[in-house]
Amino acid sequence: MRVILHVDLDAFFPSVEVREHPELKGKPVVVGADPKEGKGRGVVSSASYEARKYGVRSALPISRAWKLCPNCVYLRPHFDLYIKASNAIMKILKNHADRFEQGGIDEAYLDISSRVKDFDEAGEFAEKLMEEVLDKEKLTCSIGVAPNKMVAKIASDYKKPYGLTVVKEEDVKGFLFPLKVGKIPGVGPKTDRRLKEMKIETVSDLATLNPEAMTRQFGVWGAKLHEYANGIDFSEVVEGYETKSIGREVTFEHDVDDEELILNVLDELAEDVHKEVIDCGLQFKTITIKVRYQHFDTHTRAKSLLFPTNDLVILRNNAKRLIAPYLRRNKKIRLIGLRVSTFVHR
DNA sequence: TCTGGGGTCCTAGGACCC
DNA sequence: TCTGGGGTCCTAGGACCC
Repeated sequence: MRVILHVDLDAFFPSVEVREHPELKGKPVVVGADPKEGKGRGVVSSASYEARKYGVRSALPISRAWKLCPNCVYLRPHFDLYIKASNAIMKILKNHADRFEQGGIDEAYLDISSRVKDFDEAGEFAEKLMEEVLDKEKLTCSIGVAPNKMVAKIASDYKKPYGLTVVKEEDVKGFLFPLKVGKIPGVGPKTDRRLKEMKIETVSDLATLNPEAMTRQFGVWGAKLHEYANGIDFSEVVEGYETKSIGREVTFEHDVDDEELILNVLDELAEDVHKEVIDCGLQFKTITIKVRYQHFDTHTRAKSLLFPTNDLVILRNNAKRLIAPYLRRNKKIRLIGLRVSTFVHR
């Protein structure tokens, strides 16, 4: 039998900020874009639990956060700090797993099957892990323990912050069934709405449905979803990770139609992307540009080269060629982006 | 009402090849 | 006038995650 842990750091960005600036302890802290007295453009990256009491949460427009909580402490993200803290914690976690998979800056899966004899022991194991992280890095995390990754992930979110949720094999359905379908990883706002139209609200509604109905509506993904709802997930905790794409994008302070300005910013994006490509020792074959107009209609255009390269001039010139048809359309531009992919590792 | 920036994965049509 | 089947690559768009 497998025993999988999902470790999720609590309000990670604000928690690191509070750790570095103890005078913030107990205050509502919001990490994200500059609110500019309610006129800022951008969103909340992460809010402390104190800030969440005001309704401020991740992905909320920063202007709305400002209206909900003008007295919150608003901070710009310090990614260098978060990456450092994350690396230190991941190193601790990795030491306690047969297999370890990082699932983002603030979460990881651990396969600990060989290290415990049952789920009771796994619970104690997880508790010690939470204490070790708090002791060594002064940050709290929540852990879900389950027979697979999907259930472990849902479980880690079940009691937060500093919560531990153990779901034994025989309790999986009892745990999942009362939950809203939106709790299943991969079910976002769109799928949630479509499911609601089908009168599917809870995981049990989904689980007890005819799987063919799901396949008809959602294809392969529908069949997978039906399995998830029944607590089935055979995916493994995998260590290896290869970068698939590297990109940069910027949203302008104000929507723009100044061609020269746009091309200058595109050049800067190209330089940034190029630098990271070189740092990673990669060569790319595909170049993709992205344009978002003022009302949010978004387009991408891609070009695959005949040979892989890491040349800045080639990147810059292709980016320019790709974006050209989107300029001078009497539509102001909100965002431009540049991404490279199809890597050859050298 | 307003919607960041870093990504991954999937789908679907068309080109092309055998 | 009617035109298979399988595979791969390319491109564009969309959903989702942190």
